[in-house]
Amino acid sequence: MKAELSQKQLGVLAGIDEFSASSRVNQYEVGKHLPDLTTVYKLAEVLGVPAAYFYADDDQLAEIVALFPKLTKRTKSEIMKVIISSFNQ
Amino acid sequence: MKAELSQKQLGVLAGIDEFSASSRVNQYEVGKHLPDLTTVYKLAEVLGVPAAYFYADDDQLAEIVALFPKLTKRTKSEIMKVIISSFNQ
DNA sequence: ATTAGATACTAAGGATTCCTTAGCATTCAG
DNA sequence: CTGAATGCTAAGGAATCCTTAGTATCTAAT
Repeated sequence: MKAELSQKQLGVLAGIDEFSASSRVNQYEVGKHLPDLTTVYKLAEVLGVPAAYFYADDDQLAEIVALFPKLTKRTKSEIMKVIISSFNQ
Repeated sequence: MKAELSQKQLGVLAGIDEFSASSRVNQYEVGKHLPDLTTVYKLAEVLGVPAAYFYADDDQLAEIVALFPKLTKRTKSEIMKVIISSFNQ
């Protein structure tokens, strides 16, 4: 079971033309260029994380953001409850 | 107590030259242009939210991200615990 | 060992987007 | 009424990205 994705494959899945996908995704990964917003959202969708994940520098926040889509409504509500009650102390 | 911030003031606080701050921030607010990454992080800092907040489309996620910097370590840990245990069910 | 294909990566310039400047309209305090 | 502040926009120069072409490395199959 191979779960790896080449740079080109990732780009193509995100809707980038197959002839520039490899180059562009590589330029993003090595930090040469930044993707436009539309591409950011598509890459996030392919990778199964919210786009916000790419901008979450704090490790703990990044983890929460990454896992968020996999949480049930119940768990999300529970998190909100934890936050709210922490302010009411 | 006036807590409002003009577009120009916001830009200047984010380090934009005073002569272009008004125009640039307005262009960002009306969606004409997008700020570069550096400016995104500076604007986030001025507004007191993580940069990820700007990319959190889901309302509940956006709220969690926005409040995150105001949480205590204890509350952050509690959130992680809620998430982890939801996966162990 | 050699080949063919996939992969990671890069330079360069055309294409695109942003930033700066100049300016207009409106509001509001003095 | 006036001057300053604010929100907003057009246009072009400035900056960044996207596309193309290409190199180098690795691996699997011959």
